[in-house]
Amino acid sequence: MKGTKILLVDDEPDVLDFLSYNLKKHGAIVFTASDGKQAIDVAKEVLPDLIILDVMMPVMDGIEACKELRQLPETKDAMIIFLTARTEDYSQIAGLEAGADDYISKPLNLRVLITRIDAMLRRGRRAEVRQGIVDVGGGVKINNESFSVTVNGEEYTLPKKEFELVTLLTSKPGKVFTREDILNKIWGGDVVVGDRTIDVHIRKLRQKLGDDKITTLKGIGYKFEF
Amino acid sequence: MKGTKILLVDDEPDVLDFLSYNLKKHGAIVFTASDGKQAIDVAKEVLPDLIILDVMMPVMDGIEACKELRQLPETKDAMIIFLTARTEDYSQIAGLEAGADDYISKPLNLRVLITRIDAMLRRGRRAEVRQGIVDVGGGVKINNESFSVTVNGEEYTLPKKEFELVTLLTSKPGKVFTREDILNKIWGGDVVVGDRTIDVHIRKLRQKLGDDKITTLKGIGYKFEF
DNA sequence: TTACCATTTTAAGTATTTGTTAATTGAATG
DNA sequence: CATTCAATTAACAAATACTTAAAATGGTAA
Repeated sequence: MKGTKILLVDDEPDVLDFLSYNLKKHGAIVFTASDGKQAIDVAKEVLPDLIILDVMMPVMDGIEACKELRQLPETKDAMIIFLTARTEDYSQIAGLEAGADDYISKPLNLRVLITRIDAMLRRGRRAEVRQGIVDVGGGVKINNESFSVTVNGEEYTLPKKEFELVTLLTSKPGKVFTREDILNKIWGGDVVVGDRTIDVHIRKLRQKLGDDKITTLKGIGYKFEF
Repeated sequence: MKGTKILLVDDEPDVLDFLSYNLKKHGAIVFTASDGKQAIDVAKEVLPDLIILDVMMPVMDGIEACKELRQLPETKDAMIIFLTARTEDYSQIAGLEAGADDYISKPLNLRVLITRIDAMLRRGRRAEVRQGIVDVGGGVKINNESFSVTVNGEEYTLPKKEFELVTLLTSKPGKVFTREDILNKIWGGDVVVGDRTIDVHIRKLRQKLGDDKITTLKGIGYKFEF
């Protein structure tokens, strides 16, 4: 972490100060910005190795900024970490789609943050990202480029919602996602759809993945397992 | 291309005039020089976005000039395109090694040149250099010099947009390009065109390539496959 | 210039796929 | 064994893409 240039972007001065202080203590060279537009300007100037972006910001939010940063030749190779409030879970997906390399949820745990940054710098960019073909185990592979899953050699191209669902469930094998989780992350907090909708999509997935891959926890939710 | 500063470097006044006239017509601000030494002087002065360099020139040839331009802080970020005679193939390799971003062979095809410049300015440096005839699989060959595709022996000369689209889609067979991707890469982030425009171009391509080559993923985008 | 032609974009109606709901059946839990 | 929740199916609704034609656009030649 010594000598690494880090650009911090957040609209809350407290967060900025806190992180700035601590990252400097670990040897980083820290720059700051308080919204997306500023971030881009600063980034073009200092060419940071790593950019830590808050998702919720005025003027230009983190997602937009990230997309733009990925376009610019000066900054497209920088690593980008998103800061997301735990409630706005959906943004994780949007964030990764926008080209982020990792995301960390608030409230911030400093040790976790430092560890993640270290790991990232060590392993190089995109170590954590699910990009291209990801083997999620159980003979199931997910291909983010072609929006398809491969189960024991059989490839299925999935419709959007099904793909989002399988991506979510396999993002943490073994973890149980409640129906509420699923609604929040895939449909977004404000869209209202009936509970049966989830069942139906689960069913369609099971038809393709096989009945044994997704298990139901009655009254709780679903999990992907193998 | 509007407002882009382009520095043309060639020892033949005819070529200079011809290009100068046409690039200006497309909204570029054009500067000229007739050898490498001059080119460097002018470049330091005007800080061009793009430099078009003839390889064969008196006093200082294009390769030398390019190397030098890449050293200078004022010009190292400019994009550089080489003009090479078709026979002097070696220069392509030498040129790219010297730090050029693309090369175009003489005799010049204006449409090709303009398109390559547009693409380069849009996508930023290091547009993939796909030169000559590329076999992208599935019985489809793409010819970058003549803007044509060959499908099972049948050759079609494509209009610009169609050509750009097929080039994009075939640049990664199997990968899905979202509509947003396509708009960004082909039209550029700021141009606003309706979604149907993409459909129509896709359709025209399908009429030529065959219906099975490009597949639609509803709600997501398109991919080239075979 | 002016008229013409090729290309690109928009528009409108149709077709298809995907997503959702509702009604019923089935399974698990206490 | 009754109650609750999930699974299933098919029918319906909504979203999205396809097709065709016609209107802009822009370049080229008389």
